Amino acid sequence: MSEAEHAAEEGAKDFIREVVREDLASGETSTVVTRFPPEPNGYLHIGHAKSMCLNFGVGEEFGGRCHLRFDDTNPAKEEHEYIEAIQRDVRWLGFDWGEHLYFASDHFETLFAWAEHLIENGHAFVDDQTAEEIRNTRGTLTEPGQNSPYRDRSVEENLDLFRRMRAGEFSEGDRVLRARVDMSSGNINMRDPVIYRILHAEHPRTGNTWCIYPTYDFAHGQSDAIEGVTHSLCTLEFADHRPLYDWLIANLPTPMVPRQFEFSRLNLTHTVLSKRRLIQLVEEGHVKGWDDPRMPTIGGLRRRGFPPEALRDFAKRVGITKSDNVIEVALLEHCARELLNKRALRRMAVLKPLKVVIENYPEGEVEYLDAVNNPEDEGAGKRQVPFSREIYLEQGDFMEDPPRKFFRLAPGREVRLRYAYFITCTDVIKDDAGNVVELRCTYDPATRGGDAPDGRKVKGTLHWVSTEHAVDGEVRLYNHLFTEPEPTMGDEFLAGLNPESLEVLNGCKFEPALAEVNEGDAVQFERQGYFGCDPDSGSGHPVFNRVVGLRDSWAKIQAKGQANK
RNA sequence: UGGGGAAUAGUUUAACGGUAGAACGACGGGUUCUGGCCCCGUUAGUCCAGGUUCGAAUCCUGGUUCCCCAGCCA
Repeated sequence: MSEAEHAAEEGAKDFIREVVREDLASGETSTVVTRFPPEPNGYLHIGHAKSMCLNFGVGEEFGGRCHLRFDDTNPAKEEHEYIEAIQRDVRWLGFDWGEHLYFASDHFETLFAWAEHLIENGHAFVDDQTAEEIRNTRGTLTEPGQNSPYRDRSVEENLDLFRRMRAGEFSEGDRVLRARVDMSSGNINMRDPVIYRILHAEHPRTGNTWCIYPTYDFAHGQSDAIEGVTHSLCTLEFADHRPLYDWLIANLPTPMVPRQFEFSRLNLTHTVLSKRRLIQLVEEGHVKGWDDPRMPTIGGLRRRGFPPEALRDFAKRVGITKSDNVIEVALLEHCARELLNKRALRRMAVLKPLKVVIENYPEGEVEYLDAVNNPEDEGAGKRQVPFSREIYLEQGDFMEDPPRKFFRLAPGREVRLRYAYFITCTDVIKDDAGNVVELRCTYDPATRGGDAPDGRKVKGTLHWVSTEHAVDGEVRLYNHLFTEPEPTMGDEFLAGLNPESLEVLNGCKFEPALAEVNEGDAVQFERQGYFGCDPDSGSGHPVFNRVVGLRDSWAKIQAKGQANK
């Protein structure tokens, strides 16, 4: 079975793949070519991940290809730094454009010739009006626009003026090239749209070769045609541009006819995805940068510890339609948990340590106890964890006066130390302020490994770290960037920032094996969540980011208790 | 009385004239050396009104609501 046939039988079934399948079957096209077209003026975010999964996914599933093309038509806003960062992000997500890396700027010469072609056929004219005059004569949503007084210039004059625009004879804003379509169209994009403007700016790739640049409308579809893109997939807000896209292609000597299809963009709860607002968060210092783990950017998610596979799974589950949507972040979190449950090695880490002395355990003795690396994956093997007389437990795992349903440690109560022994709390030591600062316990030597030969059961199993063997480090806990599921639009959206989106914990105690975690590999801190190693880690001082917590039914019980009070 | 797009459980999404199904979430239970994972169950939906049809989420007519568009941004 060919790849195309395979996709036809088992592939995802959104309306775009349906179109592709039909086009292949009908002979409309013999091979499918898509493209992912970022503008190099910002970083990629999870919404782009949806687009990449669609474009690269379709290319691959139907035995075609997907290009990476930078829409670099506005030198005033674009920077080289973004070109590098975007390529890194696309690769990290797992996509490969092969030889097919393009820039709209690669096509500038052809675009210029095509603009002349339009002029020669009476389909474009040089307009001397100012930007304001053009705006004032564009009409409104309900009223038609008025023709420019320069609309009927001769071909010769237009050609001459356009070439002089290129030659740099004019200042920015003096003149533009406009397509000559229909000033009375209900679709504002058809009201003689500007297709070339003068910009005396240095372009990241073409330098000072050009001082006129095509607009999106005169670059995107044209680049598609030059590169042989068959299915140009974009978001819904471009649907209004499709008539112009088609009109330009129809009036240009293109080697083929690409077609545009639109799908709805991704929205996520508890965050923002508009480029403008993301920039604001970074520039005003509400987050620490584009790769702050609270950011929905690809870089942020990567640093947070999300595996690329989880993002791709998320994109698959979200689907492709034309309806507006807001996806709950809970789905993203689920994708990370599901993947990491299968893959992440289990480790013990005490985030908020409470010292515990096991009084009947021999002083100076150290035992190495077997611990399973991943109960979901036998192949992950085992490790040995050092145990000794003094250990750390999680502060939250002890309560002096526990409520019902609290199954952890309390005075006189016996619990299991995971992979170690049963211990019983015999004494509580407090400071002058009444805070619990240390526990005294006894252990049952017969329960070595974690099981009682007499068959007695305990209700709780706690993680722990041996004091003397503990590696000290930092843990960063993340919560939703915005408190409300749907932050308000407008500039006041900053008021919705969650003041508790980041909690930094110092003096965390890690089991020795955690000193060897590689950046990018997420581990599970038993009973707590999945954590990724942050690049801020120094030798002997690991820093971990919480990707997502484990589902926590105890927290739910507690929350309910609070609500009932 | 501008143009374009969309409406199915709380959230996403399937069903292409023939039993409205899934995932996430929520809730309850089982299991458990992670209050995790896993398993079982409960909850809950076709925007409205007509029409066509043996039969409508799907086709037709008329409404309603929401989103996008008036950059020399993409």
